[in-house]
Amino acid sequence: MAAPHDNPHSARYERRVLARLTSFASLDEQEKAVLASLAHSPRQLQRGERIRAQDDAPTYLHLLVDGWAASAVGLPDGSRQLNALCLPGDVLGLPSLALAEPIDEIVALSTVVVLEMPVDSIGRLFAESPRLAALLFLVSQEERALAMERLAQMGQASARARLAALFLRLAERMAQLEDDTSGRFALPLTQRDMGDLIGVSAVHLNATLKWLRGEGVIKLKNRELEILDFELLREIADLPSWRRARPAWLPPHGTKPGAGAGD
Amino acid sequence: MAAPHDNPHSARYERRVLARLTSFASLDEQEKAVLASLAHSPRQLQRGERIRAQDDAPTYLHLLVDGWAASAVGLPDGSRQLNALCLPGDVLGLPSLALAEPIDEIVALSTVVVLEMPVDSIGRLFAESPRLAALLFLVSQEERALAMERLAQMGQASARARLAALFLRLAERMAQLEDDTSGRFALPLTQRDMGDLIGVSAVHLNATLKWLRGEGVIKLKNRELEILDFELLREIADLPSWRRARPAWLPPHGTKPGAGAGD
DNA sequence: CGGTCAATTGAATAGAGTCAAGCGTAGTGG
DNA sequence: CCACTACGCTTGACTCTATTCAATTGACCG
Repeated sequence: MAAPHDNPHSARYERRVLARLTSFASLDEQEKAVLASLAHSPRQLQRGERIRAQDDAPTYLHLLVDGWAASAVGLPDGSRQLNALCLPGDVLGLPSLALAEPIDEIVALSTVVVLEMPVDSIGRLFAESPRLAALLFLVSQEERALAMERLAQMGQASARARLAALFLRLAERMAQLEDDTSGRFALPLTQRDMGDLIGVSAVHLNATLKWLRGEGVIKLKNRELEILDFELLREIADLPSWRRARPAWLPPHGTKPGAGAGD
Repeated sequence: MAAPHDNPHSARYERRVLARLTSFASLDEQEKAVLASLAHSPRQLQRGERIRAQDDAPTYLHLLVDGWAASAVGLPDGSRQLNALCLPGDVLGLPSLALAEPIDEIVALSTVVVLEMPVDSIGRLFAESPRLAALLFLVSQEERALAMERLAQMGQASARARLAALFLRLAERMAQLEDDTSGRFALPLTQRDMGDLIGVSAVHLNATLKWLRGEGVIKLKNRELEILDFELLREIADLPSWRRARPAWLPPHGTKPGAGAGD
């Protein structure tokens, strides 16, 4: 029922969006077609705009195609916590599927392009392609694992370690996304953004940044980050390594629901 | 009240384990049967034992049938962060499915009973019952949303608010689990455990607890917690309310695509 | 009855927050 | 082209929350 259709971002889409899923397992053409049929209506938003507000009913998911976004929990007093950075390829809004009102809002941190996905796409996905559904499940579990890691650091680690961890994971993610392991990339975040991400004030973030620069670990100028010493950064962040699974239990290509249990 | 230890296979299973899934949508008999076929081999473990260690390859999931457990990230220096409490009905080990080596370990906080689920049960679940798979997906998203909430609090809120939030969410969860809204329940956690949960030292947790007691919000004695003033507790925790979705997009009962819906 | 573990309290310290001011750069409009 | 403005970055001084270390008490167990 899904007619594959091109969209204006197809080359980028292939590389960025599919890369996220295919890091766990391969997709066949039909699966790519199903995926493409789920997302429509590209929208562009500017920094600071809300992709989904905290009080919107969760009727749409969003597929981030370009730019940076973040899931944020805003507090009455104006402070906010950025729960997770979202980079191209991420599906935005999944956790709120479980809730009647979303607990987070999704804000654009740079100019972004998103595609809209009605929530019932998810139902179709589970019904039409168990393998794709399982892959989406896995991506979501990976994000949950990342959140656990951040939570653990938030409770135990110093601001230095947390900032180092942010840069480290970001560099890993960018390496995958842009196929560039130089450790140099554009970082469209203000110091306030970074502070909100690791849970420190902008002032203290600045001090921490200064310290990292002084240690010769990073260079950050004009929104361009360069990691000078991965070794040392890893040591400061004190994180375990992070290797994606290649699960053997996924439903094979072309599986339709009922294939195993139909009687 | 402390539940007596009896053989945990049918009545308790029905009420506790299935309640988690059916809070989103109903299950039919066949779905219950599929679920029951996935979990085997009850094991009992004592407080402090690892249900799954941090370096075990993730070959099994575990279904918690009785007792309390927690997902923990241990640090070299002996400190640890408890990422999430696990109560009866929880499926343990999902986030690690995405990783080659788990980042967390799962420890028993009280005497627990778990069932083993080989990871390929998940594959079967997606292939045989899209509706069940979607429900598991939802439960997992709910846990992720909870983690986001905790992360936000960790970054922004005081120890008081975090402890209040812990008790509040716990009371809500226990109310669902034990069908008892009195706000009184057994709390098999040491102060160190609670500290690890909200990310403060045991010493400071004790002081915070003392403050909460002084305000007349809670009573805690002999591992038994009683919430005296829900109103005030909610105010201190400063959390948004938390209403589960009743999604309309779930694949209908039955394994064949397009099979009739109906509750 | 000592031995271990949990809870409790006190004192000194450090990490991070807030407030406040100064600086740099980019953008806007006369 | 310059003045004016806005925003983000940088720094210093003061405050306070939470940490660490240390010692004491209480509870349970063999």
